[in-house]
Amino acid sequence: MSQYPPAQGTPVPEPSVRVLPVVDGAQPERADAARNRARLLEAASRLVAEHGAGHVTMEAVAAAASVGKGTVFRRFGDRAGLMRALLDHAEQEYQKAFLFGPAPLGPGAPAAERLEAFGIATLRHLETYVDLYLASERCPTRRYSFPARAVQATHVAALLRQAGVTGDVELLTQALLGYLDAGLVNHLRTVRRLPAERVEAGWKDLVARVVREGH
Amino acid sequence: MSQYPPAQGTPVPEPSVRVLPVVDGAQPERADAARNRARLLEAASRLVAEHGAGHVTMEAVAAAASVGKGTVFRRFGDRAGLMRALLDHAEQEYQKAFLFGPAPLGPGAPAAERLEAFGIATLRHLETYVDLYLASERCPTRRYSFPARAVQATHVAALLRQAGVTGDVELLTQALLGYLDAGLVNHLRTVRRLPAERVEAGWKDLVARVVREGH
DNA sequence: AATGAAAGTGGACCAGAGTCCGTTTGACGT
DNA sequence: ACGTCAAACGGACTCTGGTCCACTTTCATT
Repeated sequence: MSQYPPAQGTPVPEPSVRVLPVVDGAQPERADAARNRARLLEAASRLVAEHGAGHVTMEAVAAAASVGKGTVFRRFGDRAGLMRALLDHAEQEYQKAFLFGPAPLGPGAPAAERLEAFGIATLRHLETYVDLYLASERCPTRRYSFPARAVQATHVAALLRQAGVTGDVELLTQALLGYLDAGLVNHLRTVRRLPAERVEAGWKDLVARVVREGH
Repeated sequence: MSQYPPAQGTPVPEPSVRVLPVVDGAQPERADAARNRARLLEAASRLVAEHGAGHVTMEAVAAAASVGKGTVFRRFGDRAGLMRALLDHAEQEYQKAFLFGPAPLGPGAPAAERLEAFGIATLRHLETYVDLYLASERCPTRRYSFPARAVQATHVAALLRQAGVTGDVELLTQALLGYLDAGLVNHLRTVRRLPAERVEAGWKDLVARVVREGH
């Protein structure tokens, strides 16, 4: 078994260059810090691939990286932070795709179509990374305040407005994103055994209903 | 401070007589077991009222009830189970209201109106019990498989069908329930500081869009 | 009332997340 | 090269959820 994100080229995400917000006015990391971050991400990624995100302990990651446990927490804050760091690279690709990629996902297509495509892309992205998302959501309430979620929300809200939707766009956005929640999708796919196509069709239907004209 | 569920009459929920499913073919509890369950619920309820659901440890509950820690887990399975038990009484009232209560929440009103009322009732119910719901959702994936959720889902699906909605009613149900998720509502109300009226209006809007005719 | 087995009990125990703090190290000015 | 010190380190420690199991209690039966 290899790295977790099944990508080949770049083995491990860097200190992160976010697609949208984040003004990192921080000075560069010290050499040992950078080295340990890399080691940790590599080790974590390998362990997650081997045992699944849910069965990897922080201690194990530290040991596999030949680093003290304290260092793991210093670098990533907490378990969820480490998991998010593992997602970072894939998430940036995903964000790039819907922000700047080719239509209909990226700019160029009518808003309603982009919205459809956005959901499908998200569902497929989740298909690969659900367990990582679930593991990165341990925090009960902060699930909704992450940068990644903010990017999604901004995007969906913009598309809704472009599509001429009137009403409380912000709340409609939350409703739509609710359907793309990792926990829900996981439940539908894993517990309820719904085929991916059906869940995707469900998204298209939902979007159609929300966007439909006659405000 | 008094009991957690701000009700007056019945101080503490009983072994539970579920409104909907659950075929409890179990024999009655032994006397000591029943006594300890009552003690535990009383203690838990008091501690939650004092410190908030998030700051109550299982050990503390056991101690406050003068009972061994093992007993707490034997009675309620885990932390989430205990929290659910605390919710039991209020949840049954809430279920009774939308299943059998007066219109427009209960039977009698047109389905679309009932659906609106259902959301409002749920949001108000959450208003009082969010922290308990959040605490009872620790389990990452099982959030969607609880009896209470199943009752809600069945109800919403039935109303959608009655309202003449065509399409994948099951998935639309999940989408609608997503808007009523404790975590989301908590975020909207607490972090984003949206007034309850706005969140309620958002529900009405969402329902209108989903139910709107011309399938 | 005695009895035996099923149900229940409680606290020692374990595992894993997260904190603390004394020690080490690397970047930088001299 | 060397001194300085903020940053980084690592592992012992704490805290809490959850398990285990030797012992006790209940209660149906006799």
